[in-house]
Amino acid sequence: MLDFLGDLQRTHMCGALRASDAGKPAVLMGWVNRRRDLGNLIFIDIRDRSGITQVVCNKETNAGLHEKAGELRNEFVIAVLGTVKLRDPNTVNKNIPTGEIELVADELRILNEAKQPPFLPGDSVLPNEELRLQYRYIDLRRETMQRNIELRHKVSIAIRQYLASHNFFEIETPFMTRSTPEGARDYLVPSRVQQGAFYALPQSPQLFKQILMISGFDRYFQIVRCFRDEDLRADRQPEFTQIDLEMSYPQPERVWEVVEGFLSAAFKAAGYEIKPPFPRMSYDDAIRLYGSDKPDLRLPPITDVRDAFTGENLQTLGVSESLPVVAIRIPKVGELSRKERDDLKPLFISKGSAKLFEDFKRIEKSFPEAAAKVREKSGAALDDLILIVAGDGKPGQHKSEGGVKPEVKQHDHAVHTSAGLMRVAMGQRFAAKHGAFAAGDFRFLWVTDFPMFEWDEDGKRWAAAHHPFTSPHERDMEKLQSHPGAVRALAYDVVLNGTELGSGSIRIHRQDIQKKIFSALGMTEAEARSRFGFFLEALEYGTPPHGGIALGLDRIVMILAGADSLREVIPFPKTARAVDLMVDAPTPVSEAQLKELGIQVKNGAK
RNA sequence: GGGGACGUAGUUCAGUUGGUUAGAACGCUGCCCUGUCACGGCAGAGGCCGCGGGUUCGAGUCCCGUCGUCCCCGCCA
Repeated sequence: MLDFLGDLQRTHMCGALRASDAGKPAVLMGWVNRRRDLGNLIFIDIRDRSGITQVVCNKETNAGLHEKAGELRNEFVIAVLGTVKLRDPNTVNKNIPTGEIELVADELRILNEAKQPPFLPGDSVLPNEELRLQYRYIDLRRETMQRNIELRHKVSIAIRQYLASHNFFEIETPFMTRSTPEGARDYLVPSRVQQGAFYALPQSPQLFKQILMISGFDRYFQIVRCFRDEDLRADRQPEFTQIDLEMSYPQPERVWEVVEGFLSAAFKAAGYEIKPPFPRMSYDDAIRLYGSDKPDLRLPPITDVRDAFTGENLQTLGVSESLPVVAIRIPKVGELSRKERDDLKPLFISKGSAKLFEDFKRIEKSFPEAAAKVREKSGAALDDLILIVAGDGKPGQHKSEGGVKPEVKQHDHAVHTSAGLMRVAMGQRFAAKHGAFAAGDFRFLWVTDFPMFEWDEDGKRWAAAHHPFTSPHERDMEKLQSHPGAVRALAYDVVLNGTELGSGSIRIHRQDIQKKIFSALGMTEAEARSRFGFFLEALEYGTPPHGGIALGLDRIVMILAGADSLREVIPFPKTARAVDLMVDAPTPVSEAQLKELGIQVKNGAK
């Protein structure tokens, strides 16, 4: 028999009562987290988002209540009216904040019952993720998820407050907008009123925020959902939240100061202190030293050890003499068994023709002098793990590794980026040993001076590395035609512990330069007009210099929560196939709906 | 699009060289229990071994396919 809530009001949250409340009456409402039935004495742990309080029902003092308590099952929703009582010293529970007291129940109302859930929020072992996502509402009751979502809230509030207090206006931009292909695939929304035409969901509010600068709002921000129809990863969801901002008249440093400011505020809200300014590193150095454009500074850099080897050494090893030879060093890993070394091989992902030597001992045996130099150059201690990555020695193999055109191939990306991936994989593999991945160790970094263009091997053309509205360096303007690959962009990424948090740039505000970029990208004026005409026209009406950045809120919270997937900090995420298992989306729609939209589906859904 | 891992009671897992009746823990149901807090004790229910095909006298176990989840590459201006 269920009870009504009636006029009953909650007096405290379930995690609120303390010893100082002893003697007071209290009304708690929440879920039955656990029931311990000792016969004539029943304990109920009542739970809400704030915590747990123990409720006592004694048959001797209140038989009717005791009988009702016997009917309770896990996840029933109840209200308990009672008196806060100090526990006997020997029955205090030191594991919970409310452990010094308990609520002696006078009245119990069962507000709702619950079917036996597929798993209990209080369980210590997690069910598999498929089940968690299908029953997300139960999964979200778990303490960890409650904390993650609370953390997300605190972080986003802190950022909003910081930006608002620094004269940024929060301004909304449309979700139903125009498809401007290039870049990620768009999610499309069919128009009923204009059959055959589609809106696109924004991959970012890029052009709108630039137009807001043209419109004179000076400083804009938005914590905004963005959509990209691309394959998922642990750190990539098809819809995700960005902290998007744009400002007028900035140098890159002005944007960085703002970001450092709101990140400090966000981390403070999460209980961490970080110290701006963040270090800065050019893209070239990032590739050279870390084999990545998002270096994880918690591990030592890779070292070019080409000079340690003679040409003969390299020939014997079957590696190229003209490509770099680099050493990866992971501290304190110690001696590896044969099997452990063999297990490393599959972790190596070769970009282009890079080759891994996971057995440094063998190199030490064959070439003791070279090996000694490698140790010296890389600063390796005896218990450090050393792996060597070099380019394959087969002739004619390394013309344009990784799709990088020869003229920008200053760093022989294949070897460096392969080594960079392996370095990170090793860091994760041996995290327990090297101890460099401690919680609360936050290494921020600005990566700057990205190349303006990347060679697109498939399209046989230059493509914008960032986006086509990014301003080139002022000093590189004249290379736009002659050496596109050598043009640096006024673009920057903010990186934390090997994760790209955000990406931004100073934009092009002059129409003449914008035209040159489109032409360098091989786009005719007509093409540019048809895609971005509205924007190019806006540029002509007095556009101030401007620039900005966008940071992934989900990723920030993920790192702060110590989670290894965005799904842990997004309440209702999608699976790797972009499915929402709880609501079961996407689904086919009715013939009638399709007809109204003037759409025919070729391969009818299952 | 490609590579890899996983799929067995409600849940988390075990299941030997293919062998007769598929186990454990937690959860669930019933009974007992007045200081538990991962309460305890006794009894019990609960299985399309993801799905389809094949090999075999015999398949949870071997093979092929398929579906689902996860990780990675490609992709993600």
